[in-house]
Amino acid sequence: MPPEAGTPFAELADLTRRLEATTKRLEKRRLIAEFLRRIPRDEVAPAVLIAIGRIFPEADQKALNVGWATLEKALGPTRQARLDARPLTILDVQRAFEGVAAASGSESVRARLRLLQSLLGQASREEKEVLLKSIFGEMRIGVNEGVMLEAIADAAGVSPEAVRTAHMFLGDLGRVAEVALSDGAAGLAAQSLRLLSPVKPMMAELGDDLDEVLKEHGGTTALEFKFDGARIQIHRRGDEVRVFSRRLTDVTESVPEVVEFARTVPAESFLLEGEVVAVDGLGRPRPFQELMRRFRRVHEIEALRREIPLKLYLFDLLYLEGRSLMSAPYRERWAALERLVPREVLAKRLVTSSRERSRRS
DNA sequence: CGCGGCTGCGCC
DNA sequence: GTTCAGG
DNA sequence: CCTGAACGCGCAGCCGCG
Repeated sequence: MPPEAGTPFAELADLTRRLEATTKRLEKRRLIAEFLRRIPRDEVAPAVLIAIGRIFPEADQKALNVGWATLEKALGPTRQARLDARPLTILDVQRAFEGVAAASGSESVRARLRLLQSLLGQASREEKEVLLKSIFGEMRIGVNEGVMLEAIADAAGVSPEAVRTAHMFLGDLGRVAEVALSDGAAGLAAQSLRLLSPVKPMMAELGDDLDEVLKEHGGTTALEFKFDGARIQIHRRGDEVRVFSRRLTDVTESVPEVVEFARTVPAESFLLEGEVVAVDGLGRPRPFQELMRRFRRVHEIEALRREIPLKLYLFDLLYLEGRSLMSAPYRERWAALERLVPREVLAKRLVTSSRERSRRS
């Protein structure tokens, strides 16, 4: 028997074609689950990511730095079909992407181009199409995190809930799939909050009116102002502080005042959630785009810090001194937060029951 | 060597 | 983040 | 009822030109 060369990328391409061909959710799940079960374990993660149009996991700060213009050049004047008889494999593709992402500094544009040309040069027409869609993050095959998550559960014979929870902590569906298939429910259950690594945030849901919300929450609910800012999570362990955006990007360097604040919090380790807002000299809120000028900045942070100060509002505490509060009731987390930080950083807030909707708490 | 342009990317 | 269409 | 898809703007970094 010849040495195992790995699953041809063409098979993954074929899977995406079949996923696109059906609109049935259950059918998609079945197709993906079968595929994941059948391929070698080390191909599971890249296959999952590529199928949902991601090159790298969300919690991974790597990026391809490739878009339309570069791809167009890489596709170039129709390159000749590959001479090599060996088919492109899933792992080949993963390695190529890693190489592209690793390119930086001068000549990096050319390096990326070369790698892409080589990759696309080895790809058949169908494979090219999948590669392009994956690079743009737009697979359009009706499979996104949701369906993939359920498919992973199917493949591993575990509950979608278990997969979802592990995903929250890992921020990497590929890795989640790997764990699920290798170690099943126990492996997933072993995943927990890792301080200094980003956690997938819980999202707010829209309600039509307050009465509906109250009903949903059993008569009492908590209200917060909604700021036109950016949601962040603040991790601290000892002297180390990391700040992540909603999409799990590390923005620590851009928000020194948040880091400074975190160091003043009287605890050794914690995970806070909040919103940063751009303000003017008088502390009045500025438009969102002003905030953006701060957010992705790497140079002259100190200068801009004076021009556009940030104001921090906290609304949740997920971890404190070695203990995860994620399964604790909101009421309890809020109480712990109130004890931990000064009142000024708490988003002014109304705890409301029934008709007392305008009374401040 | 500096500056403007192009390209990619991330937030609401 | 919000809205919309489609299953 | 749910999920997937669509929508725009400013900054950073490299490239290329003068």
